[in-house]
Amino acid sequence: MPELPEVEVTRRCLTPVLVGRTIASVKTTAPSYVFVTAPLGLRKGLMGRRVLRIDRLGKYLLLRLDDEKTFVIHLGMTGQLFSSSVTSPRLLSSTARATLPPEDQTRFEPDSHTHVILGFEDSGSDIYFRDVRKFGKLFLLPKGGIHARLERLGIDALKVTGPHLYKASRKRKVAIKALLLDQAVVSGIGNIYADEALFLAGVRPGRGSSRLTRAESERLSEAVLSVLHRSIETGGSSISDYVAPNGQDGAYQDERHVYARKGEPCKVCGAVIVRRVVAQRSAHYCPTCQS
DNA sequence: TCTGTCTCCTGAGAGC
DNA sequence: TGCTCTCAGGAGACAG
Repeated sequence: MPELPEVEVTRRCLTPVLVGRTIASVKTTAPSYVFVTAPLGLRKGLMGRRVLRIDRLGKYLLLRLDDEKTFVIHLGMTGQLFSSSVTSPRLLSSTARATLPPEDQTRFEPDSHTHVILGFEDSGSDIYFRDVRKFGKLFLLPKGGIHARLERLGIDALKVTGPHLYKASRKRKVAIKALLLDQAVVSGIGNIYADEALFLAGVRPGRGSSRLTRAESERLSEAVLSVLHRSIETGGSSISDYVAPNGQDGAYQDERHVYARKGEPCKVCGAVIVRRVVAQRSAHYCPTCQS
């Protein structure tokens, strides 16, 4: 599930292979949940455009085009953005992964989940957007336009501070984890990094936001920065479907302390990691290290 | 205004 | 073996 680190890694990988190229063809699937801008409008808007640069806003990728429009991509839960030349078992079903030998897990062929295929004037590799569960979002921003989805985003998670978290938590009655997941407060944090940051800060996910002290807010902001930077360094987390545009898996999943480790021993104290539901999301924590 | 719930979607895995 | 059910989760819509 792509969160800020995975989106940032995707941005860094895509920049050298996409910037400066002119889109010569756009293929899409039929209208569906992923197309905020209808497929026809997307095809018309992208055709013939050159990509000037790629920015990131929270979990959104922003492809800046030469006509001053912006192609906005959100990877949702299972979104994958990659070059047509890559090979990765993560682009296959689990059955194919389990049954096919590695040498037969050859180059990916677009399937029904491949919602956009960008071809280029230079005849180099195509770029695919694939999303099995269709929780991703694709839309085109007109010149100077601001979409409500982007406008409501809070401070980027890589810029979060203790005072910001402390101030935001004063007027809220929700659990601290729900606050971290609220993109209007901090943009870019999802379930994995919320759990990991709360572990490093020693705060339980279900704790009421308003009970966070200044010192804990400071520790939490430092923990958020620490886990996000470390995840970017290691290429993100490839727990389920995430794969970088170059076909590489991330490695941060090997460094997790709590997320999806229910029943396993805490790496610090040995206590059993607990799972409970907070804000309708699974939350994992160590009952000894976090209070 | 804030909070909680429902909804969208589909593959994986558990249970029978 | 095959069917059914549950779960996973980002974020918008909606109700209270």
